Amino acid sequence: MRASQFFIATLKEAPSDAEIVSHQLMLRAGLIRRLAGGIYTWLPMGLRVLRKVENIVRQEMDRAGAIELLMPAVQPFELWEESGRGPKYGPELLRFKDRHQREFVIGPTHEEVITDVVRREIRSYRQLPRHFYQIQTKFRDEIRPRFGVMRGREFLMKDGYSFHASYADLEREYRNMYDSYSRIFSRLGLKFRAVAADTGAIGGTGSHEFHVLADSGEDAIAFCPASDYAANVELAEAVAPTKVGAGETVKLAAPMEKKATPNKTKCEDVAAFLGLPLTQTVKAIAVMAEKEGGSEFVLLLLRGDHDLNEIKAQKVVGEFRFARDEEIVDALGCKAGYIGAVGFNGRVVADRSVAVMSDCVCGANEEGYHLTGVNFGRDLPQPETVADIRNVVEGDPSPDGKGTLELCRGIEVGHIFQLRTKYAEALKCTFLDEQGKDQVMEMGCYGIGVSRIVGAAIEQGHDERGIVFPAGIAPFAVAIVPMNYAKSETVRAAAGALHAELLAAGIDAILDDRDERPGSMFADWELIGIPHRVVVGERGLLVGKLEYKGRSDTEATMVAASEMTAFLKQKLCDG
RNA sequence: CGGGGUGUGGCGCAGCCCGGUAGCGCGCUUGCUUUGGGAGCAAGAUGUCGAGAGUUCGAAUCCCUCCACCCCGACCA
Repeated sequence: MRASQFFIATLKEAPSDAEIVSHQLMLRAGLIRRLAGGIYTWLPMGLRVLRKVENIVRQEMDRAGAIELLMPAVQPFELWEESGRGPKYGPELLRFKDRHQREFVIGPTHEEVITDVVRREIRSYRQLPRHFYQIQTKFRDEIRPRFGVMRGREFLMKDGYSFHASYADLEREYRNMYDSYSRIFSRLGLKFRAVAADTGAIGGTGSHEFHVLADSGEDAIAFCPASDYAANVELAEAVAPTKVGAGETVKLAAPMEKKATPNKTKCEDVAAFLGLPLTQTVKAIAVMAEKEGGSEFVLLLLRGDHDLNEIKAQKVVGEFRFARDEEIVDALGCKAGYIGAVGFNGRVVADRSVAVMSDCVCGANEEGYHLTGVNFGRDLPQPETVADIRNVVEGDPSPDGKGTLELCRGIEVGHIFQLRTKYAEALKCTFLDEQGKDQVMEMGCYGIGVSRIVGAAIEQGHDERGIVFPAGIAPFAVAIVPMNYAKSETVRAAAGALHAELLAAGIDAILDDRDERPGSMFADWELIGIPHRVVVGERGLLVGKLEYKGRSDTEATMVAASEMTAFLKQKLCDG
């Protein structure tokens, strides 16, 4: 490829609406352009990257025994009614009507469609197991698309679905996918981690997420350095404290007292104001839980230094939303910031760590006042429900009993589920077993966010000059940068010869024949993140040499022109 | 959807408080020079100031409505 025939659309300054590095760099390097919120055009340079990711994913899926097919993006809504997922998916599902007033959706995922295919095509245990996958554009009408391609509404995804005659066989395939995914992310050159995950809206039982480790990641991961335990914080269990007070709160059974705490609404402020440790405060979070025929006001109690885990809480109290100010005043006679469970006679759910506290500090249900020396069983009844409803924090004991947890951040790029019979049952996807008996198929599903990987790779690989792509997914492997291309015939000839030689050797090289100034050519290729650069200049050619520099190298090295192809081949193998 | 913010040539911004000829840098076009780290000189082109309504002799600037986008929260690959 010659630069003059390609399309290079680099920008000196990043558009101001891009927040995180990967988004800014993708815009600046001319990989993508925004069309509408969360919807992007992949410019030729970006498309090359996307295709390289896609091909690695495809190769490994094929190698793992999955079979590629392509399903429609547009799906009849009836299928979603049949699976029962239509209402649950909600407004994220983009729905529309065709000219005959028939309802359709643009597929956010394809469990329904694939199950429909399989239920029509597969009848016998002899045809199982089967694993189908596709690499296709999805649409999810995200509430808040952001971070460019990392959370777009339209995005490219690899989604695979496996069908089995038995759970044991599903487990086998699940492990197979776990290994394949690990291989894929290794080949992509990413630092990643597989973590146990919540199953979310897709449903099912076993589930692992694959996260690219990056500080800008939207997910928090808890892991134990002393064991192989790793889980999404959404799921990671905060184990019940074994000792009363967990070594931090001392049992004093002090009398309950009301203290004026003007304008101190946050636990941090109250603790500092009263000169007490934050771990002695209890925060009360008011929620409205869905109940038949209306909603119920519920107080969730957490230790002051802990955060609510809404997913865990949802499993205890059911679907809920945060209570509005007027609802709080209605139930407790006081506005948020000074509320507490003392004197409240509705439903109270306490976190496990709260249940073992004594002499707590909590809101007095009176504006400007908090209570100290509050004790369960004396000042208020023991909480009706004690459960794990908080996020784990650094230093919590690992749920596997081997050491303590640490936290890091990640970008979810893959997710594997054991769906079991959830969809197969709803859509009556059955087969005849060896006894000729009708059985519901066991199902697994496996997703990879192909377009998101591009963003994640850049989050992980960049410096002050631009993108540092892993060798496997860079748009070009080598950039040939000639000096004074327009005027120097020797340079032109040498650069052309090297270009031809590299192409013949199967190396994806681009020749920068734009006759730009050297500085802007260097800047462009560094911004775009090409791993290898060869400068062809008259000075070097006089002694038969070319200059090589890797994207992360600090110094360039001179290589004999005749050796350059072999030299690069070696570099590409190492990379 | 709740809270916060921003919309001015392709990109980055100033101008807005205090109404009076729409500006700067980069980029773009042409010419000459230059050619190993985003060149220099000269000459140019490019704007419904997000949209609509209003106040006013006069609106980018003040008022109202709407739209788009960004950030923080609940969703997910």
